[in-house]
Amino acid sequence: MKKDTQQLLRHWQEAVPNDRLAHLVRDTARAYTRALQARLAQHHVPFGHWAFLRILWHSDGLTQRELSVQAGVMEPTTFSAMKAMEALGYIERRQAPENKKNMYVYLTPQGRALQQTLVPLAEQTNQVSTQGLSEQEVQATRGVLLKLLENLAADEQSWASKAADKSV
Amino acid sequence: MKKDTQQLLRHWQEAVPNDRLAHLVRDTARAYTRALQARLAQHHVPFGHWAFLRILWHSDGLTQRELSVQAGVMEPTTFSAMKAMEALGYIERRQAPENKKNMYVYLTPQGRALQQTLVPLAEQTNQVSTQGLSEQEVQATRGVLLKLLENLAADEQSWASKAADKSV
DNA sequence: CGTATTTGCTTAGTGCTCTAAGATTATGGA
DNA sequence: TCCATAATCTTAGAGCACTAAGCAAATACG
Repeated sequence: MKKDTQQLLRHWQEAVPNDRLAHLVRDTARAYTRALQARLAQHHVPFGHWAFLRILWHSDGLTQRELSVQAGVMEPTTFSAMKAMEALGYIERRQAPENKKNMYVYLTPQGRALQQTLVPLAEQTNQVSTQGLSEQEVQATRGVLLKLLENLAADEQSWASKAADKSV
Repeated sequence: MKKDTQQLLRHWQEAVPNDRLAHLVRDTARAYTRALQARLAQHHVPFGHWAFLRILWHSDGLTQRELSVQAGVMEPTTFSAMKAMEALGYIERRQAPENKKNMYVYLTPQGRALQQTLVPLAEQTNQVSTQGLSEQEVQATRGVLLKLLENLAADEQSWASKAADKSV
């Protein structure tokens, strides 16, 4: 089964035409996801909760909207994750008296306690992935990825205006 | 709505701690997907078909298994895409007389004709994304991504053996 | 004020990916 | 040869992301 990943890898090493950066980025992202997912699964934490937990460990009491922005996902994604995490007892969702619209999300002690267990897993994943690479190479790559993200965000913006014209 | 991407971008530019390479790769992959998806949508081609079309343009008559490996996805993913693409008239699935197990996938003329329309969209996406980056930077990044993929594939292998031990 | 717009949460439905497990055909060894 | 194993396709079900659309609360403005 896992031979497939090896074959995929060989495919990349052999034939890398010019227009496949996007494809390579996507494959790498999937590999990262699988690596972390396997580790989180040992502690019965779904991968989809990871991103939100990390944000909440850093700053409690955000609204779902704020969580969505920081996680870089749409509200419904956040919403269903929050419902699941609430059911698991990792978070609580509370409304403040002065604003009945916003839902503020707070970690429970259990949710907070996961930090000790889970953060090392992520660090391990990142460390494994960068073996044999210099700090400088990684930094340079980070810069390029950021630039790609920047360009694509600008592109998305211009598409949004174009779509407004044609209403398609 | 699209302001969110801008906010996400700022978030990355501001605070980039050490352990977030995986996160950055994932965000970039999603941005790429969105960019290409928007373009393909103009021609009513689902993004999920893109990867398979590209493989088939290059080499027709593969089995679903071979398609899965080349696309880097599991068989069920390929299977449902093939069913959908067959319904759309982009491909045909045929069995060879000498092997009743394998399903060979062939492009229809319509499926092949999409190449002229769609390939430029991908090239445009990649070109947009790499604006302001030197060829050398992109090449270096490609090398690093490949190395990351390699490391993660190795990690996946060792996890597979570990899982075989504990049967969890 | 009071209405109109914006904001935020929620519901509903869809697409792409996965794992697990079934069914059928090929293959390889006793 | 014949049975056991492996390979391939298929089905079923779940997770995580999205869009579209509804509703309720907050804000802005005439």
